[in-house]
Amino acid sequence: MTNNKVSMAVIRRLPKYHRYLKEMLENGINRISSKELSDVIGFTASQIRQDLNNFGGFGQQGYGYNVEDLYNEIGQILGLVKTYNTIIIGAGNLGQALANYNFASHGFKLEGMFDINPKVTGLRIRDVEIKDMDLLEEEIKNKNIDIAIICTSRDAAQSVADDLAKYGIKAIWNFTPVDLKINNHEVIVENVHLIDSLLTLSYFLKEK
Amino acid sequence: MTNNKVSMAVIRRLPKYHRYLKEMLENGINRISSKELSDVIGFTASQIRQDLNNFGGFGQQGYGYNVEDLYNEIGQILGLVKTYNTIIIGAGNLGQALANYNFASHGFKLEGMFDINPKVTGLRIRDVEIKDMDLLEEEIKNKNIDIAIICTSRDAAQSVADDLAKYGIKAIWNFTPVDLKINNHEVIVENVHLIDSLLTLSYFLKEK
DNA sequence: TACAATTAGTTAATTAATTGACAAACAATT
DNA sequence: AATTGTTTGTCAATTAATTAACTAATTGTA
Repeated sequence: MTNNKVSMAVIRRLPKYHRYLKEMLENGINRISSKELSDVIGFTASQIRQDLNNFGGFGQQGYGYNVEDLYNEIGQILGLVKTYNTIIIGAGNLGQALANYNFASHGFKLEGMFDINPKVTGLRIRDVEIKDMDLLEEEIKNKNIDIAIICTSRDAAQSVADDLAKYGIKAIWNFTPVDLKINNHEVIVENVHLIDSLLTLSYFLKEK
Repeated sequence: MTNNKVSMAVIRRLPKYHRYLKEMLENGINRISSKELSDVIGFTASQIRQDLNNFGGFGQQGYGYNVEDLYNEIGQILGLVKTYNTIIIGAGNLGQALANYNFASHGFKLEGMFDINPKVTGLRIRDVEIKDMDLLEEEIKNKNIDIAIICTSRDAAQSVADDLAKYGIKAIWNFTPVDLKINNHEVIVENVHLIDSLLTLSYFLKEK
């Protein structure tokens, strides 16, 4: 099924398929052809078929794809089959905003928040207490944390990431404006650069 | 200088160049070769030279690039030459977090926040009052707003975007989990899908 | 049941993106 | 001043990604 090497371009399109299929499912659409999907999602029908066939033949000639089945298949491919335990490091504005975001509905459970600032430690966000960083190692191990969401200051980020890797975290979702580098290539790092996105927008704004 | 058609792949790398060059500038590095830049930024030297030559010959054989000049050139290309006026629509957790983010330092000035919820209207975030949506049209026109940052609920997003386009906004930075579609192709739309990023991370987590 | 229409999966063709190679320009050194 | 080493800009080669074309399976209909 999952064959050798799927390109990054394909992988980054999968969440979009997942999103659109979920919407269709909610709207009671239970069958879709690559052509119809193309019309709403904006990729060519050919690309959609190519993308999906990286993972298996989920469709049926003359029929198309069953929306629910395809949604579940892609969910499986994306690893949305278990609940992942997450923590947030840095409970400032962004950290708190992300704590309030409903990632839980996608299977990402917030198990803890950490900060060095005594002004926020002890506070609770959605039933999760903000704890001191001293407790980080212990909690990662005890609560079997998979993903750490880094919302610290730029300066603290790399050092926090190094610690997290040492404590055995499996993945890091980084919101600070640095590209975190982890020597241990078992640790997955996903950098979200909001500024990069804004500057891209700015580029096109200038072009007009 | 700016020639015909620069590919999206190149454009999306520009902010990263900008980020790294800024860091070098702060560290007192005033000269860099494509090879050295390659080592820190992770693109090949050849790609760096190709990318930059889409916009002009900023380097010098035998020398490399002057960091400050290149930083400024890329800033110019990205449109970071004027201050853009921005507003945030939807003053929930994410909206408030973004209001506290220092985009201002990059030339994006927050000129207003809007919400329909009377529990938040009237509050002030960093000297910016959260106003009722009724005032949206007037403020966009009076304050010459360039960019609207949408942080509403998913359901409100498209309708808000349609209004914004009608009121003459130039660009939309969208944080809701839908792909906003604006008929007027003069309006630039940049969708930030946090969930897509998280699901990509989840994909790689599962692969291990 | 036969037949026309639909549509996935797959291979081939095309286009786009990246990498490699090299001449020309300049810097640094002796 | 001459020479060696460095490094860009650019063109060519290669690799990757996308699109098109086609076959075979299935649906829907007469």
